[in-house]
Amino acid sequence: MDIVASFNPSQRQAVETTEGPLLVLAGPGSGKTRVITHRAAYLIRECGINPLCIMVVTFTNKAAREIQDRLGLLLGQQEKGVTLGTFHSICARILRREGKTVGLSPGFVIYDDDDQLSLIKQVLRESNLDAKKYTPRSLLSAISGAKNHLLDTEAYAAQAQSYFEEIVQRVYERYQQLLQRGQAVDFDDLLLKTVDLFNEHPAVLEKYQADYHYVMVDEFQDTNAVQYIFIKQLAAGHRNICVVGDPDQSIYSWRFADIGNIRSFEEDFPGANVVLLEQNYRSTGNILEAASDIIAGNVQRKQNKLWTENEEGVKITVAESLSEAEEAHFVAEEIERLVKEEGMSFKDSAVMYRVNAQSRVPEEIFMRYNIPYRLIGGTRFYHRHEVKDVIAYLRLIHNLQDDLSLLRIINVPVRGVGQRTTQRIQEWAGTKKVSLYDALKQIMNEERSPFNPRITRALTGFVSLIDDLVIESGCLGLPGLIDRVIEKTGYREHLMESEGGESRWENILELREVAAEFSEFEPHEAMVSFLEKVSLVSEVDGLDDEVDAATLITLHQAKGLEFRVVFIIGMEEGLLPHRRAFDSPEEMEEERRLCYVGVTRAKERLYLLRTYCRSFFGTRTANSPSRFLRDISSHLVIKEGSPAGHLKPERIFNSHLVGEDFLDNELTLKIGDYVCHSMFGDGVVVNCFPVRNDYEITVDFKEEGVKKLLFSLAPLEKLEGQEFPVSWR
DNA sequence: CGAAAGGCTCTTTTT
DNA sequence: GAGCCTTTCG
Repeated sequence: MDIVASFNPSQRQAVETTEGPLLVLAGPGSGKTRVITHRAAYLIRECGINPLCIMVVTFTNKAAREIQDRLGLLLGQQEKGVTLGTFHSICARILRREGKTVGLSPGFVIYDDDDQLSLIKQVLRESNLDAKKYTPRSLLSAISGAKNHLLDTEAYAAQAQSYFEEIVQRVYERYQQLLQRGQAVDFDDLLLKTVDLFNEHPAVLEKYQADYHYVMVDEFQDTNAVQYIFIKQLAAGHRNICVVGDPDQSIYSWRFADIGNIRSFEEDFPGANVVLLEQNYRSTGNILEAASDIIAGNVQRKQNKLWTENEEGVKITVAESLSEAEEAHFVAEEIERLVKEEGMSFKDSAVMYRVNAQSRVPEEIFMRYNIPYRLIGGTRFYHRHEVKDVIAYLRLIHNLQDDLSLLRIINVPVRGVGQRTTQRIQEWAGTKKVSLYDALKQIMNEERSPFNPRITRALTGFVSLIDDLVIESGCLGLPGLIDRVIEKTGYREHLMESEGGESRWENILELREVAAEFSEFEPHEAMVSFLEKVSLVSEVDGLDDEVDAATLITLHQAKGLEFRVVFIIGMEEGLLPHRRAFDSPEEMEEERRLCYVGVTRAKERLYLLRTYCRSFFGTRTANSPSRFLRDISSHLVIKEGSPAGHLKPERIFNSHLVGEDFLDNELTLKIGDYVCHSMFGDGVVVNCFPVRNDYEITVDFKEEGVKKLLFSLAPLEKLEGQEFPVSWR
């Protein structure tokens, strides 16, 4: 098979330019993954390069697996040995092997986001800092920022100026201490420590430079400073570095990704070849044109011209509704129709949104319609409370110094060790500078326990429980060990007593299934690999294309995916673009890119939905349509107002989500009515809420904006016979 | 010590 | 409206 057959000239150039630095600017749907895969295959097949010498860095494990699968199809068994993975997994692999040289135990554990936050909270408690004033989230973000700019605690201290930065510095120092004590690293450390390792030990770096003669990076627009340095280090000698990206799809600046890396690439690698992939094979002409309209609103960008030979396709539907429930009804009705009338499958459709919280309403409605769906994100499996509990047991068994895990489970299930007790143990451990586990052991060995007999018994029991499990872990496989943990702690009974115990127990069984995949390793190895896996998997990784179900997914997670039908819900000011971006032009451009990413996921059909009002925090607020809707040329769009007879009324009224908004006869107004106010002019009713013997009416006025009025007092006149206003602003 | 109730903030986005 | 934290009571 000819590897470059059926490629267009640019794609071909990207594949065949094997030597020297190469920058591929690839628009959405331009065959980016295909180019990467075929380039690797070309290196192996046509240039006779040993697969072991090739490294491909991707953004998600799913992308890595996809490339691996395709490579397998292309080359058969030959591809074995290409190093494929995310920055994080590749660095973890390097550190497992080389970490000793920088004082890192090979069995280190990786703390995920939740663990990081708990650690920060612990530091705050210890140092009597107010978690309200300095939120763990903001501190973590500051620390992560420091790490992503290669500032260790000392370097950070040297440049800290504001009071906040001084606080960060203090927390940062203690945070690192605790990580080290627990033989743990966080996500950022994986990269930072690898880069440090390469800096401090040139011989090690040289080894890897020699090993990896060809390096490719996917989603280059979303790399941050450390990641970029990492690949520059690897490529410094041979300069065989190929990066593929699209500045218009850069949506991770909040994770310190820097589009500037694309510009820097041409400076850092003078003479780099640049290939533009501008032909789109994915979307219809209309979808692509709408996408171009949207992204054209960004000033900070190089103009490029995407084009396609695909048909124009059907027009884009912009649908407006009165509530998020109705919005979801619209989506459900439409998916049903597509399946019944257009021969689509459920899995052809995806619903995309800005924030995870938006998934709840469509979920509920889909259940009522019996539309199978899979939810990506939300509370992620490995972040579930019960799953983390079991993982904490495993981590503690694996490493008795892991204070964070010990704290998590010392009283789970409840064994009479309360807050006060743990605090005293922590103080004791703090003064003796030992881990909590060691502290416990020592306290138990003292003549007279400082705790009362009941607590002492509980603590002794806990210590011997862990000791026993440690011994058993030496000979039991992971599933067996998990069984023993559950058995000895009575965790199952504990779960069953809690709400939703049944399904939570099933999560444990699922975790056990995953653990069983490591059965061929020897116990220690299995433990390390398993713990690494649970820290580094992401939600899209498990996305199974075989299941026939509609997908609910955030716009961020949708990057890199494609669907025949895409619904983007919540196209409203404040949501998309998110209100946080309002006062920052840079962030606003990122919102626009995010919207662009969503739109360009669609192959055949695109629906953009917005509602007049939506519950934010229990309170309903009216929103105006997203500015991005306005940017789409009107000839590409068909507008639909969903209340205009599209929905079966009984479905709306049966819905508790909507039902309570429509009130009884006393009230002569309902949501969606067109009204006239003697002072504020014309408007539309967006909410009615009963208060005492009256109703609070929220009206979105054409001129005056949103106002809340009392029904009995407001000089409101209902405008009969008015149609539901499809385009308000 | 722990369960239960009340009060508080909170929403981006995730490897 | 929920999840998390704090307070309160048994």
